[in-house]
Amino acid sequence: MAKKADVNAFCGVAQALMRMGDTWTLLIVRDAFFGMKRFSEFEKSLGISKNILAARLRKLVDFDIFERRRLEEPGQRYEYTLTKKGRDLWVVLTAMRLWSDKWVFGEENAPLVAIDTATGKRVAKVIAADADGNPVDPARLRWRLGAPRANEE
Amino acid sequence: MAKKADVNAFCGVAQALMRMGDTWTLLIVRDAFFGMKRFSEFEKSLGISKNILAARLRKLVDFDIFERRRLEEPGQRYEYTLTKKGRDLWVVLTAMRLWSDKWVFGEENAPLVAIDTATGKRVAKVIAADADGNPVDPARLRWRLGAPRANEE
DNA sequence: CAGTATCCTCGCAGATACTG
DNA sequence: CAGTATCTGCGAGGATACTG
Repeated sequence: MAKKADVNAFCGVAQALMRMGDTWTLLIVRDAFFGMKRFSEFEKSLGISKNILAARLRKLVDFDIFERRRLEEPGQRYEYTLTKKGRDLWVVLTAMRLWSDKWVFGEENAPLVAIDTATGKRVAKVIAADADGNPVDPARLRWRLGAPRANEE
Repeated sequence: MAKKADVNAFCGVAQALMRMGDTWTLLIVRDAFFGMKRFSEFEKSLGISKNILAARLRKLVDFDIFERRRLEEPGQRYEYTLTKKGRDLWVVLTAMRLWSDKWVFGEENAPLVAIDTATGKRVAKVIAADADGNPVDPARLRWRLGAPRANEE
């Protein structure tokens, strides 16, 4: 793709792919939409090597899709959050997810995922417990299709 | 991604990426939306090697995104056309293009492309000539944003 | 024209060790 | 914790020659 950068210079699809068209980038962005912010969170969620993750995050910050902020904590603590430009990728992820819902899973079997709006974490059991087993008020649940995280068995 | 196929088995984004998350696949699909059908058309448009193109097309046919049909012509002539499943990728491409229009080009500078609805080919000059220099009835033009092809200078 | 067969290269990605 | 540094392999992708 690099060599053909010039000929694809005016193609929006090619331009988007040049920024996110590798194995990990869009999955990192997906996890960010799930509320992950820390290096170690992405690392654990995706099972990606540190060096690759570092390179992808650096690229995402360069592209102004992520923002890196130092935290007011002891030690080196950073967080990566989506910028407006990054949050606008929601439409791309959603388009992919809807396509898979229809053509990979089938509409009937499309995965259903519940997020606790207070913690931002996925609810492990549908009825009333969060990932730690603590009770969750069902009224606080927001429902969303698709995209479970990698480190959940 | 291959090793993590299991953990991402229920993520629509990951599933979509497993099918189209490489350098070329989505660009091939893009060209198909521009009316390209033949092996040689994709080859010339993208500047991709024959073996890679053959592998991608085979995969796309396996995934039921493309359909391969032998033509009633002398010699080995085939054409690859999008299936319903493939045409449904239009939304994904459009989401990417719109994102680039906004964040890469800027709304004001988003590329504008005209397609002759009769030939399916992009019009080289905006006023009244097709790629071969023949006059084109402006009434036959359909306008569309983005995605010029690679072999056009 | 539409591929297949081969060879080669480069960079992605994984694994591990080390650092502030 | 949040990386960097280093080594390694493997496969994507490129180039070329050949075939029905």
